[in-house]
Amino acid sequence: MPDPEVPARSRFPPGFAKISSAALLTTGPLTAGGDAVPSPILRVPAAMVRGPSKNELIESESRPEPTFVNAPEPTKSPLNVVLALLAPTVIVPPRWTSWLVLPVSEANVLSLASTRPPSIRRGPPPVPPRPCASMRDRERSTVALFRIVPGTSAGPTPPSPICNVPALTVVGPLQIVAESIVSLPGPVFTRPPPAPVNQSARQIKGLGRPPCYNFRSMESQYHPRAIEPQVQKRWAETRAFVAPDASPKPKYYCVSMLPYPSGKLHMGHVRNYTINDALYHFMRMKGFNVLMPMGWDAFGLPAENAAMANGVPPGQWTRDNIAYMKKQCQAMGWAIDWTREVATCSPAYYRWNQWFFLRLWEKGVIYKKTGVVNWDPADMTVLANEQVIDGRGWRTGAVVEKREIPMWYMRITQYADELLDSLDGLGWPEQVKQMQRNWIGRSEGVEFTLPYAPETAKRMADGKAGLKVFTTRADTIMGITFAAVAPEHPIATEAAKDNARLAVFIEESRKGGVQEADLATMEKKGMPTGLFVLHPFTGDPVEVWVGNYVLMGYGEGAVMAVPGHDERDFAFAQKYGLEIKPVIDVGGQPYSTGAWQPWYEQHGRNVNSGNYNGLEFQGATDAVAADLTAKGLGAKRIQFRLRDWGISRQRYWGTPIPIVQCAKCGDVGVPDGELPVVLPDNLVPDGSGSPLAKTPSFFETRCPKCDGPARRDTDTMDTFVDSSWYFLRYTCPDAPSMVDERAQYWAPLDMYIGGIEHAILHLLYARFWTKAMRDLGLVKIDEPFSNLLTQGMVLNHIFSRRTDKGGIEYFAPEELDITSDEEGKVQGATAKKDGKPVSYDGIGTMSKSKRNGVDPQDMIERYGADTARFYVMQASPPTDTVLWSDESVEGSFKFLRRLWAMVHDHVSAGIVPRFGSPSPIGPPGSGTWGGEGRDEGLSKELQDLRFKLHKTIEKVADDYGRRMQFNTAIAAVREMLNLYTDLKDHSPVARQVAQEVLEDAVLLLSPIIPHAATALWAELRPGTGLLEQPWPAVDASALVQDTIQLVVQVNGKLRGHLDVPASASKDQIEAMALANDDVQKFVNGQKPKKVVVVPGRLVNIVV
RNA sequence: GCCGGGAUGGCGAAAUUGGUAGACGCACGGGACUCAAAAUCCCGCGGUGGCGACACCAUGCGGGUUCGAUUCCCGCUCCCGGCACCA
Repeated sequence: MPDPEVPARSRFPPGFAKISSAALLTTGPLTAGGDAVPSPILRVPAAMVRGPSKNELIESESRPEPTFVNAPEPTKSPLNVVLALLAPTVIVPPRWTSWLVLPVSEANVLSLASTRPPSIRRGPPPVPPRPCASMRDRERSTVALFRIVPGTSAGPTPPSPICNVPALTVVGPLQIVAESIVSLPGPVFTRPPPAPVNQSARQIKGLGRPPCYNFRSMESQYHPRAIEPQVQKRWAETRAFVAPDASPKPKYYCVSMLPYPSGKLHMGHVRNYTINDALYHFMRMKGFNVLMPMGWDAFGLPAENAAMANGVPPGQWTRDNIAYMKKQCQAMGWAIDWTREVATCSPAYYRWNQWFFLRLWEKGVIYKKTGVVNWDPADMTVLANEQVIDGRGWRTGAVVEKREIPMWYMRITQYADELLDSLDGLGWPEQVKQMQRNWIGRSEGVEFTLPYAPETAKRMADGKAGLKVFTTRADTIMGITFAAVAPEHPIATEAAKDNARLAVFIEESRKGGVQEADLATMEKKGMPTGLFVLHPFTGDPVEVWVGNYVLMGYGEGAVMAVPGHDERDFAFAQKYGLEIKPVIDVGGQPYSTGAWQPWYEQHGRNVNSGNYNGLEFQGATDAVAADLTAKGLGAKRIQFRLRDWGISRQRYWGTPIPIVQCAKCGDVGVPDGELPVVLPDNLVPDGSGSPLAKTPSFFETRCPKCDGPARRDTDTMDTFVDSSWYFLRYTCPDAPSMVDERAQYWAPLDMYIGGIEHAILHLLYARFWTKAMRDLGLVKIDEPFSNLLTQGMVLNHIFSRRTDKGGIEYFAPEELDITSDEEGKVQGATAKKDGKPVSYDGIGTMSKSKRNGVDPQDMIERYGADTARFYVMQASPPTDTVLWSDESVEGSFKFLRRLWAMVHDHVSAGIVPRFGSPSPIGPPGSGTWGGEGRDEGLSKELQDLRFKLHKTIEKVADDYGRRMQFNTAIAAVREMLNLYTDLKDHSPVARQVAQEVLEDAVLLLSPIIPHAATALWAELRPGTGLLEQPWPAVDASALVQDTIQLVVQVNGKLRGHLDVPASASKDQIEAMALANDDVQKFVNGQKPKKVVVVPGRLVNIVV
């Protein structure tokens, strides 16, 4: 009891004011005058932070040193003190001196906490506080005082243990100095009286603190920093997520697209792997043997770029990144089976790329031909499309050229039909299947030859009869007025020999990169060659043009042009004054050669087409094809848009192609026994061509066939090769073959999760690769991914600036001062480093190269992994594209804290058997666990709560398992818990329902917040483990309803509600609706024209 | 340019098969508690009009189908993803 005689101020240094609630805790020894010892463990509830008021400080720099009653020697104190500020918004301005006042018990356990000490109160003496139970019999309180020494410089991260604590804003570095241990008469702080049993949970919550603390059974506050490492340690010790390769349970194999180890995780990863993790836990609870592995897509361009920038070899950079990101993954608590980790840059992995390459080469599925690449003439090197900005090299600013070089190709087109057909059976999003269909682009058309005119034939002398073209509009063949060829086409080359202007044009056309988007949007230019081919039917001469938009290597590098019915040909013909000849009549719609109209392209009836007049599309096409065949000039053909997959890269950081080039024997495969061809991992590229080609120790070798001197292929494989089968290697990462029987157990994937940006290339290559493996007898599956979830992109703002050279430099948002208009739209920015303006490039995917990724580390450190996981899952559905924002993270943390408090409140009063269905797992010897009560006899309130609970269990299961929409699952649980906290009933049976509600709520949320759920479950069901729990069962008896509410509309507008018996017939409902007052007001005596009754939903009365 | 997707309060979003538009949150405003704050709790929160009961308007824009449209159809605008060497 405080001594009323002692003035409040006498106990504390004068001018103390509360800064914030905080907690203090300890493990290490307290040393006076030194920093408090950092500790990750927090076990104490909110205490006080006290300090002089701001005003006083301004008035007076120096304060009198406090004096204390019975202050012992601090150095002799046996106390272990750890300090942690918990309140999210403690602000300690520079130049303040603040104090932490901590009550401590003699037993070396910090106890107690709480509200305001009576001593600080002004005015009349306070009502004597009730002492805390644990201190009631003590006459004196021991208090530890810590002084927070203010710093002088401002900065967000103080060099003190406090920086490890969530959401502490400290202005200026902090130093914590243990000041004194004092003994005060009576309890220093009080706690509120225990809540009466009939008080609602929300009211209890309203007091801002649990009614009683019992540190031995449960912490009163949510401390993710303490819980998460403990839980993770436990998982690691018990190998909780290591999946057996055989099990009586059905298998469930779920994989996320493996990350590129760019340095740090970003929010897209957090989203991706948290979705996967939630699914992991859900399916495990549903009784499956679940496997969730992880690996690293460790080859690729960024490692080379980093090497160039920092001089660190790609291998080292990559391994360092992997180590860091793996730690982050572990801190996120994802249920990854790390025993199966695969890094694609390890020889043990990529040797199978090489081995498989050789098998496909033997089968003719891999072949060599020339391909077009971006060439930087300044660096004399091949550029990736990403490295070409506006037609120039990103480092040199030099205008990029197209160049043809020999490359290895995979004959994916051989599988085109199967890749198209087997899409139908896949459990993939329809949009992705559609994109793949369009990409494969099967089209039926006619391939034919436009014979060379006699003059041209003489000049060409290439042994060919003419110009081969393909068309899907053979019906318009009579509308051909010219032909166009690529600049590299032999006809163009021939014509340029005596045409200087044409030669210049062809040279000009080489400029610029090879990206389709650029080619499709550039200005279409052309030039006549003066050479002619003949129309296959009329024999009329048709002039051959060179078009910069026609690409060699796509088809035959030549197209027929029908400007009358093709928009691009029309525009080209108009530009160069070429003839436009309409030959199709679309339902009599007008035709004018002056302006393009959309219907010119539609199918219709042939006119102006000689023999084909009057025929419709199909008939005309058939007739044209038949006539061409008769003349030996062509035939119908199926054409695919899909092109063979070029896998050669003139880069260093990739799988070496296992080929030796021998002057005598040509290309020779490296014998299996010599695999892998190991990539030297200590080279540093300089941007001028592949380092491998400059490293004789790598490329100098002997021919395996003739043993003569030979040179290795210094190209490496496309990284899509690595990612085409890694998911099979996970199943058997140590197998002495490419895959073994374990792959047969796990494959195919039951769920594959990754970004929508991979909808076409990666997914198509992996499908192709799987089929190729199947055809070599390595796997038995036709398709790798039975189900697919395509995650939406996480976007962020992009800022860039041109470098002096003409290259491009990207800026991370935190490196900039950004200006926005009133609506919050970004207007511009300046770089912090030099104050110069930076241009805003809009919004785009988070990526390393654009430097706009957001590292989750800060969020994990402030709030813990569960909050980060919860936040990304509750914000939006997985498939939605999201613009990054962390505005409402705080709200997610608060929810977890609230959930913690709810369970704490309940557990503090003692756990009870849950209501309803018997617990499948109970603590040892608890026969009564589970109760046998049913809904009979429950109050309306409890019935409603149980109805809601069991509806929620159903909904959440549906959301997790079928819809994969986690935000609505979380919302449903929150709704249910809101109902729970409003509960007025606190009878014993209500406590049983509460037990049921809290247990199930923890189970429902456990896939998303597994750490917190583990800790909460341990409180609710001591002695049992969360991971062993099955998904909660739905109690059908809780879902029985006798009345249902219908919506009543008049003329489609909501006019009222109607409670009807669940068994009511349509007629009864109609009669009740018509009798309804709200309805009568609007029906206004008119006779209803029609009454629509939708059972279980609504009644609509039409008047 | 072509292919796929998206647009709903100040913000993230919900409405699952054409059936109550805005669940659940964030932010904000008001209140309780406090000397004061933090934390916590309670109330309010699309717009317009009205003291109010309530009425009307409202899901990017313009049309249409329907008893009823965020949802289906037609035509646009803007944004995002992919376009074969970023991964």
